[in-house]
Amino acid sequence: MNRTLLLNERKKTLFVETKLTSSMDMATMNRLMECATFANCYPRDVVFCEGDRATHFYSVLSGYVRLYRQSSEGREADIRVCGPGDSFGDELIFGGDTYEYHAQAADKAMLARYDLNKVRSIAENDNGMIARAIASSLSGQLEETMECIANDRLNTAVQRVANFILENCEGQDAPASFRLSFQKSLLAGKLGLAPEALSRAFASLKELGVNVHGRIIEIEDMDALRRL
Amino acid sequence: MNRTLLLNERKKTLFVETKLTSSMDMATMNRLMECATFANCYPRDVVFCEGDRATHFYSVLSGYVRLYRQSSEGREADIRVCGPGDSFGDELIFGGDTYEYHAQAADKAMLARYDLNKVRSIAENDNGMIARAIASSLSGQLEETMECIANDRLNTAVQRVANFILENCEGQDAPASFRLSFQKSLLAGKLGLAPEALSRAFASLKELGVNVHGRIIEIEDMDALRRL
DNA sequence: CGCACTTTTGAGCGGAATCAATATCTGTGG
DNA sequence: CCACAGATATTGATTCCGCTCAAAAGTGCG
Repeated sequence: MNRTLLLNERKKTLFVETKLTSSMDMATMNRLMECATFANCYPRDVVFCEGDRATHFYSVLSGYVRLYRQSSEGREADIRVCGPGDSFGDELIFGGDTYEYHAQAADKAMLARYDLNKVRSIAENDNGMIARAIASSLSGQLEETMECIANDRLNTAVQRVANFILENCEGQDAPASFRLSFQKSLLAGKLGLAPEALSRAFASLKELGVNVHGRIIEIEDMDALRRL
Repeated sequence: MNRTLLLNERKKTLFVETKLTSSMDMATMNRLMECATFANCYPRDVVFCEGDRATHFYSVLSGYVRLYRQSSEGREADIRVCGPGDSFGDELIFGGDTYEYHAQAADKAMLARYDLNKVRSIAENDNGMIARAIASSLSGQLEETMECIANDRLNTAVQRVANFILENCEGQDAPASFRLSFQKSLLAGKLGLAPEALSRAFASLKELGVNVHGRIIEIEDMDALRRL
């Protein structure tokens, strides 16, 4: 994991497009940027571990990061998968000083890395601009996470995969198609499945007109998926 | 569900002890209280439904409220169980205008009921005091919810029940005991289990020295549970 | 072209849901 | 105080979903 303080244009653009900063005024965003450094991660790089003293929170500029927990026997379960624009660890700004999960790059990834203490201190005297942005970011994360629990508890593997496909085709008419932007094993983790179960789910969906070629997924009949 | 605008002393005390208000200065708390009315709920009263236009968020003063989703066939899955001091629906203050889940009293419950628009408008000119409180509340909820996903995905029914027991005995030495403050069916939902599965889990734990008499749970050997 | 990694397929197993029946608890009124 | 009804909890039998392990097939990169 190599770090640099240099801001080039591409980074700046990605930084601005982040969910955390997108609704911020310029002044606040600039102040926030003062707290940030950047990190390039390679697949499987560990960003931080559960139990570590928390020093930074992160925004994903490109690539993917998986947040996960480990059981006593070493089995891993993904809690959240963060893609471009997502932030993680920001729940620690207003409370908490150790990370509650592991974070690992699931791909080549570029991260903005915010110093928690610096952000805390500017958040004290900014009329609540940072607090509002964080509250808004956390709202989104909370909704997403609650959605995930409901999905886990209510739906089978096939239904979860169908839901995922539908989310990725929003606005498209049948026959639709899209390209997975990450590995299937990561998707499996995100959906709370073993890779084998994801594979079998895709196999079941073939009967309903879902064709998978590598990372390309084609859907003949979206309504068939909605009916599941 | 009957409402009243009258603030008596007990309500006021419970209101102040809420997670949302506990770290607030007096001025902010008073401003917030201006946005609140109170509601007494009877078991099974529906507070709001998924898809409803969101007009209020809530704090639980006493009793329990379950937040849940329904599948297309009508099966229900609990997302979160809120007890005294917890708030729900507060993720809607900074974004979102429809409830994303159902809320139902799981017991006789007293709720503080905050007008979303009023809170939004005072949150614009309070130097971020409200935003900080909400961010802090959402942080806690997010951590709890992530914990829940990890627990669901990593642990079996028996392990989840053991974890729950240990959480409720913190600080106690073996032999410990405590009283469930709500029905077992609610606990089952909270842990993502069918009531039958909870029952069987308790039965398995009997071998490890866990004795259940009605709502009283006695634990002979806490370490035996930790080892699971 | 070959090696490493990812994905798929197959077989077997185990955990929890479901359905159904019984037991226990709670509160109410006789 | 007891009897009874309705709700809650337990127990049993069965089914099904998804995990595990193992092996084969596919993919991509040097």
